[in-house]
Order: sequence, then structure tokens, then C-alpha cells
Amino acid sequence: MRIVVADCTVNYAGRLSAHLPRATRLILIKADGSLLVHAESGAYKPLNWMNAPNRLVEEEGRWFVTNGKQEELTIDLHEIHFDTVVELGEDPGLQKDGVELELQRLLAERPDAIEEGLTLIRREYPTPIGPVDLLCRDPAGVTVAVEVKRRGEIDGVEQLTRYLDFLNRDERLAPVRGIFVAQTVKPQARTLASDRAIGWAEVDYELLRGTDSDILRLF
Amino acid sequence: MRIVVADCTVNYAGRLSAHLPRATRLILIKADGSLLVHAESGAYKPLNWMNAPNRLVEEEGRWFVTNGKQEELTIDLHEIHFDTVVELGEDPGLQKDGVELELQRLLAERPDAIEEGLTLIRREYPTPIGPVDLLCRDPAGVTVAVEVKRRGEIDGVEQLTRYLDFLNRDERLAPVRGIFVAQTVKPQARTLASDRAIGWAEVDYELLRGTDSDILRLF
DNA sequence: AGTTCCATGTCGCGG
DNA sequence: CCGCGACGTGGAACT
Repeated sequence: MRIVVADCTVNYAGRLSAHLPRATRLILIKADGSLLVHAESGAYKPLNWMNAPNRLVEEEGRWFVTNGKQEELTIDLHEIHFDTVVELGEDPGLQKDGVELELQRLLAERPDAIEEGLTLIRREYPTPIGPVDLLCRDPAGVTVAVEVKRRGEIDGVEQLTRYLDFLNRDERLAPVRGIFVAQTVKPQARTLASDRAIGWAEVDYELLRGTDSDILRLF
Repeated sequence: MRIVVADCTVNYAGRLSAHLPRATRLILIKADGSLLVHAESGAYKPLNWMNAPNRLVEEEGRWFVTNGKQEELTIDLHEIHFDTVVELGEDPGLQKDGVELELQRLLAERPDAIEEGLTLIRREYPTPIGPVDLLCRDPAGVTVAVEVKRRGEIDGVEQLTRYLDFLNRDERLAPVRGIFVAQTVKPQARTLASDRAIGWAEVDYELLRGTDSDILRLF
């Protein structure tokens, strides 16, 4: 990792054109070639950058960075205040513990938290365009496809719509109705869902987990 | 800007849980309080971070960062290899050119660059599910909804489809046809658009801006 | 503050 | 390599 603090002017041309007037900034060059130009504010996105892989050509007072995709970054270095290289070594990587899968698991255990009387047919029910999160049946015997999201936005409704289109062609399942479930369902998503006769429901993750624990305590 | 290179262990708890095993990493603290943890690879997103505003508490060998949204970052510092502070000063800011809004503005001025004879009714025409980029009228008097994207992909066609669904229910406007406009329209987007009887067009940003400049030069 | 959509999104996975 | 979906998405614009 090369760490440079310099008075510089930066220009990027590629997916768009961007220009940074002369000022003092932090420039990082990672071991894989990634180059980042940071200022004192604006978390965590750099002002300008060039992702790896790329080629860096160093000239007198000017750096050229190019990659194979018609993108080019030019840094004019007016004055270098600081320039050092440190070896960080390999990083063991980030371990994440997500929330969405957990939500789906909890709802698979308690489908009636989505709607009274729902029972689970199968989780991750496969279709040619991807698995439906939960396939259920309501008290009247109607098949219900459930799409689970952490945040309920329009894209999720589109996704469920595509699943429903497909599922309703399967005469063993049809008619299939849909319910869009999330911790919060955005107004536009509600509007679109209602418009397509798709139900929606908000579930409380903490409450659901609490209920889950309560049940476990009973046994 | 504080620049630290240290052997550290990092834990984040908030929107999810994340853990970084012990390794040497770069830690940046910006003037606005943002904290970034970077490794030698992985452009440009940090492994972990905490955006401003937040509160940093420094203890012996441990940093606590908290914000008002139940998010918490803990950095255990096993060994500090490097620790310096530099003053970058205010940044004049980034100038961008060629984003969607610019393209939309140019097309609003020259709708016939999309299709011969188109005239603008209104830009950002409101619907219950969001504004249509351009609402136009063709020489035959038919209403035309135009969705503008920098890169034309399937999502954009879906978006335009939703707008058309709503617009066509407005008897003062119906029938409304759609045109999907982008600098480049991907093959799948072309196929989907055609399948839904939605037109598509590619426009040249440089050319459009050139035309724009030409017009300005006339006056 | 809340909501929506854009982004040089980035990132990971699967075909 | 493209396509698709998730992201601690972040960020801006508008209400």
C-alpha cells in the first residue's frame, strides 16, 4: 500500500467525465493496483478512483492510470507532502452474519406470522427463474408464494410478479397468489403490489425472534 | 486526516454483525469523523467503516466508535506500525459531466434527437409511482413517455412499463406509447422493449452536447 | 426527517 | 464474460 498526500489535480474520463480542481488530497495505491483519491469528508466513497486491474504510468509530476475498458485517470501532482509505502500482507477477509436469511428461516417456522392460517409447503421452492422464498397454502387451500426482503422495495414486487407468472402456468399449483413480506414495505412497493393484486405484510424481526425463543422455551 | 497502519481486530454490530480477524490494515479517520478500515485489495469499499457523524472513544489499545443508530464498531489495536495526522483542508468538490440528469436535460431541449417530430409536453411528469423522465407528443398527436438512462438495461424497461401502465389509465393521455433511450441499449433490454411494443433509441452524448453548443453559438 | 431514485455504484454468485 | 440480486448500499434531490 502506497500512501501519498499531495497537492493535485485529477481528471477522470470513462463512464463519465469528472474533474477535481487543485487541492491537497490523500492518494492510496493498493497492492492489487486499485487507486483511491480521498478528501477530508464524504464517507467512504473516494472522490475519484480506478479499480484493479489497471496500469499505472508514472511521469514527472503526472500519473496516468488506464484500464482495458476505455477508462482513464490522470493525476497532476503539483506538490507531494508525504509519500510512503507499507506492506499490509494478505487479509483473512470479512466474516458477515446476515439478517435476511435469518428472517426467511424464522418465517418458514412461523408462516402464520405473515397471514393467519398459512402453512408452509416448501422453502426455496425452485422455478426456472430462481427459487421462491416460501411456498405456502392458505386455509382455503390456495397456493401462496411469499417473497421475503429485509427492505421492501419495488424491485422485490417485480421479482415476485415474475415468480407468480411462472407458478400460475403450473396447473398443479394455479391459482397462486402472492404476498410480499419485509420489515418495512415502502409506499411505492405497496402501491405496485396492490395494483397487481399482490398482498404485502410487514413483520417485526425482533418480535419474530422473540416469539421463536418463546416457543423454544416451551419445550 | 489521521492515517494509521496497525495490526488490529475489528468488530461491527449494527445493521448486521461483521468480524475481521487479526491482521495489519490501514485505518483512516477523516476530519468529519468518518472512519475507514482498508486492506491491500478490494476496490474502493473499505472492509469496515463508520460514517459521520459518530463518536470515537479511545482507550488503551481499543477504539470504540458509536453513532446514534445502534451501530457500533470496535477496533482492538494489537500493534501500531504507523500513526500520523495530515491537514488536507477543504476540498473544492467534484465536477461531473455525463450523468443521467445531464442527458435528460439535453434531450428535453432536443426531443427530436430521440425521434423525428417529437415535442416536449413536460419533463419529470408525475405519476403515483414516480416521475416519467420526459412526456412528449409525436406528430400524430400521440402521447409518448420517454425513459432516459445512461446505460439501457432491463430494469429501465421495467420502470417504463410501470409508468405506461399508469399513464394509459389516464383517459386524457391514453393511448400512451413508450420509448426507452440510453447511450447504449443492451441486447436484452432491446428484446424486452420490443416484446412489449416499447420503442428504444440510442443517443450520442457528445454529439448531443455538440448540437447543444452549436445552438448556443447561434445566439 | 422521510422518501425516492441514481450510481464511474460495488460485490458475489451462477450460467 | 453477462445477468441478476443484495448491499451495513451511499448520496442527492425533493416533500
